[in-house]
Amino acid sequence: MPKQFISKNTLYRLPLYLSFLKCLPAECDMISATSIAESLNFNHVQVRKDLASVSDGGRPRVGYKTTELIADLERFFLRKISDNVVIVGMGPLGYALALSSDYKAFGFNVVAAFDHDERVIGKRCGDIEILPVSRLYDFCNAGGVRLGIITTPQNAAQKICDTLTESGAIAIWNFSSAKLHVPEDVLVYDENLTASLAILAAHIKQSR
Amino acid sequence: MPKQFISKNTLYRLPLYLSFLKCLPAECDMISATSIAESLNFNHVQVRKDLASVSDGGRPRVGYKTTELIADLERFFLRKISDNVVIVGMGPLGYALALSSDYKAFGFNVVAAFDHDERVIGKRCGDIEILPVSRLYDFCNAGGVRLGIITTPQNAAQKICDTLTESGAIAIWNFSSAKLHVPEDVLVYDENLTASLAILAAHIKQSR
DNA sequence: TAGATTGTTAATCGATTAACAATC
DNA sequence: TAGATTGTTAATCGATTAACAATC
Repeated sequence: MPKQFISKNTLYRLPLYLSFLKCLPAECDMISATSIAESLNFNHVQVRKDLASVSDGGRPRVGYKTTELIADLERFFLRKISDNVVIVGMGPLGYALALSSDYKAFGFNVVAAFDHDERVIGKRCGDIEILPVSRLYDFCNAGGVRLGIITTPQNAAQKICDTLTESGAIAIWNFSSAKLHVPEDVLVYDENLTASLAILAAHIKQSR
Repeated sequence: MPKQFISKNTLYRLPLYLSFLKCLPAECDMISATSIAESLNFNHVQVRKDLASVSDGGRPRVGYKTTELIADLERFFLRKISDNVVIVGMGPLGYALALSSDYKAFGFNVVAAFDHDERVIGKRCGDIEILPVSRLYDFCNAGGVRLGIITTPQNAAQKICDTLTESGAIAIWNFSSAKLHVPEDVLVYDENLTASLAILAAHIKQSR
């Protein structure tokens, strides 16, 4: 079904189609690229190109079968087995992320959390245990952890990142404002909340 | 000091320069665009163009005075007075965001949180009180709230967003996975964590 | 002076959009 | 058949990068 190469911009839009389609009312059994484009404020040709990269279920005059398109998108993201995940930094944000129920839908399984604060080590957060950072390497190495979530302060992030990649992680979800340096095959996805606040501030400023 | 028009991509990079500069060791009193580019993995011409849009402190041979460049960047983001902020949706994520200390640096002041769950209404979160969503419009309208943070489920987000913009908000920080529709002068900054997970999943998949 | 850096003008690249032919 | 939709090929647009002149 899927096609050759997917550009970065397309890759970033695919999840938006998926979440849009998933919250469509049940009676929408067919959906056109045109109507998706309207709802998401995208160009309709762009939507068609994006969808063509993961699905060939589009039919002239009628569009896509909604369930089929959802299935095609999910197939694009899902692996055969789920991947283990750890969270490092158990402040309120790490805590919130540990309690999220979004992981399962994308084949992720949060298996442990880490912190260096004696007062939280040993406690539990939902189903998982909070372990000392000193055990991070061994745990990830033994447990085949593929994704590491970093919610530490900026100055601690690079070292944690190194430990994660050295122990086998190939993806990092970075909530610190540090610029992380990683081996070529590792993806760092930045969720830089401080930078977001700056952008929001700039908008408000120029709105007078 | 600043220049005419700033492109979206440039605007999104400016906060990254700021946080990079801010965590530089104190002995780095001068910094060149070339070295910033190397550290952040950007093209050096791009960095120079970006910085030129907020500062004219660059001097051939020596680069920028670090403190001056930081001040120029901060001047770009800061308003004369700070703006009021509310958070809607007091799950663990809303809670974490309410406790963050990042706001002040960008001239934001979190003044209240809202939820519809009777069990949390009336409680406090740090310095702020959790109020019922039914009071959202009146509170924001009277308090001149400019930024609204949405951490509700996807299906509740649009209605909350409408209430926020109708009561005077001109910026929305959206942590739900809903695509929000707003008046033209309102900025929605999406922090779509579900979409991020999907992108991370896709990377892991194609790494085999 | 030589060299490192700056900022600018021109070339390249890639992504978006427009035009169009094909299909049911 | 007419019309809505699809997917593709070509044109446009904007952003990145390369080349270069200016400066200390």
